[in-house]
Amino acid sequence: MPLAPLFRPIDVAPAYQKVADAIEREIVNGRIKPGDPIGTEHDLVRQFGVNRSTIREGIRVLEEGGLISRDSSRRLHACLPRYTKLASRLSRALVLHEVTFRELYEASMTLEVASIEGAVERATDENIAELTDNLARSEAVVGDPAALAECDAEFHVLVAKASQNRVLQLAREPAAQLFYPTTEMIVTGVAEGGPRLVAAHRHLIDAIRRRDREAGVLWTRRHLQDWRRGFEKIASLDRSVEHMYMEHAQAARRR
Amino acid sequence: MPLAPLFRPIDVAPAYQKVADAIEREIVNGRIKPGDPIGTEHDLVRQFGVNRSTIREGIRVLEEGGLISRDSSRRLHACLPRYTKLASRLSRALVLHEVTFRELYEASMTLEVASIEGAVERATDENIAELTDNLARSEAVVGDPAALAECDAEFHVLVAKASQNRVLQLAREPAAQLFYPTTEMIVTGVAEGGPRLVAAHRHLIDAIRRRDREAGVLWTRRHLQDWRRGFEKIASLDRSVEHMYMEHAQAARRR
DNA sequence: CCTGTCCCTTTGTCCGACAAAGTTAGGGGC
DNA sequence: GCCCCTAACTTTGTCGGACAAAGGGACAGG
Repeated sequence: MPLAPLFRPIDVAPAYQKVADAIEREIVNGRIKPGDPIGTEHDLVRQFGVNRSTIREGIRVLEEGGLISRDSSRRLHACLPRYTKLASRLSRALVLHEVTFRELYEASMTLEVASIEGAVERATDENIAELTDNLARSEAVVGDPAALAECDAEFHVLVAKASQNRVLQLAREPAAQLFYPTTEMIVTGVAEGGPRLVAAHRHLIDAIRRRDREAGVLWTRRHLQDWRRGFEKIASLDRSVEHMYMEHAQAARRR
Repeated sequence: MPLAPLFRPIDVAPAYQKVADAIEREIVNGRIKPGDPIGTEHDLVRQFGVNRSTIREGIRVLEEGGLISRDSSRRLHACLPRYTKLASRLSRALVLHEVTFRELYEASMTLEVASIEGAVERATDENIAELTDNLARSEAVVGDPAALAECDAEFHVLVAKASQNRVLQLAREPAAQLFYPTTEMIVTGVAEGGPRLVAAHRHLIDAIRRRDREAGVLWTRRHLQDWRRGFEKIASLDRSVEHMYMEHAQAARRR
């Protein structure tokens, strides 16, 4: 028979962790608002009564977590965690877990269809203007796989943004980041890939403008199926996401 | 006319960042596999030729990113980033961006429906056994809102796991973490909430077992609509996610 | 075989220091 | 009076060394 729990586990955390937690609490509680200065390391040394090295370790934790950052003059301030930075970490996790392209494809089918549905319903004129601008730029670089892949990635970010649903925006991001490098490979390897991609985007913008949900869903499906067919010409869907994509994500994160 | 690019931009990053990047590269390249030891801080001091304080700052970065961790004896080793830890970061970001429950609801509707579709198609006997076990435990605590909310969260994690799609599993996690605390509030505030929740789970397991996609989707929708109706009895869907949920996520992260 | 002890390693923390880069204040030129 | 330039001052990034506490391992004794 197990003993009755007489003692709670005591909280034994290193000082740098406690520093990080204390600052994090103030930020998530809203007492420190995004943009507010945190103070210099020396200030924190005085406030917490620990050594500067300890403070600095705590700062690294918060920095990596995206809760604080340093401005141009390297002063600390609280900030709103950027989705893309966090998403790139998730992408990295997906790579390390060796997810397959089939999983990626299936999940993206769901997420992108949901995005377009939201966009069709709620896109603003400004959203549509951004998408139209993106389309124009895509048409200009239809012969340049790398640039076109970048435009494609941006297009789908803009569609998600137009859905006005930030949860969805965030949920699709990790998968989208893994998608992006393959798009370049596909457009390079499949001659008709570029024009088909741009045509799909044109239909999608049209669907959003006309608030035509059916058309939006249809063209999103086609767009993704095109990607899949292109992909199958150069690799197998059941292959795991290679480390090469990691490099992409890393480079993007540092930009 | 711009000059021909004679020089590459030089990489000016703090040493601790370079240390972190170097180790990260080795891990994502697979030269260091999950579980492999990284070596002691002193080893790294020797290898990188920088001060231990610098090494330690780099280690904090990697630790926070989930790429390395310390075992029971505090020795460093590479590890597979845990979805839930990263997802809690995203949840926190969503809170700080003040997303509304409407966004949460809409995104979850998409993600949970996709999960059940995958589960209906591909759940293994083991998945079903886990779900059945969860159901039994839920029935035992139907009168305890906190315990029931925890079971509910686990149930949906198990459904996502049964979908055999890790991308989906990860995509739904941030939203699900924000869902969880509200479930407790709803079950507390709405008398018939608990039994309805358990009944829905029973139907979902049944649908998975019979490979009945329609039923699975139907009951997932009902389940979420129940949540929504319950939620509207205690708050407005357009309210932003409050900081209170943050505390939940924080506590969960530290567990 | 279990246990207590000693020793070595490793981590967490601290102190003090210095160069480089950014900031601020004051002085000189117009 | 206003603007530019330079000289302090501040802050960050890094370094060297130091020490207590906790873990792990070897080893003797029950």
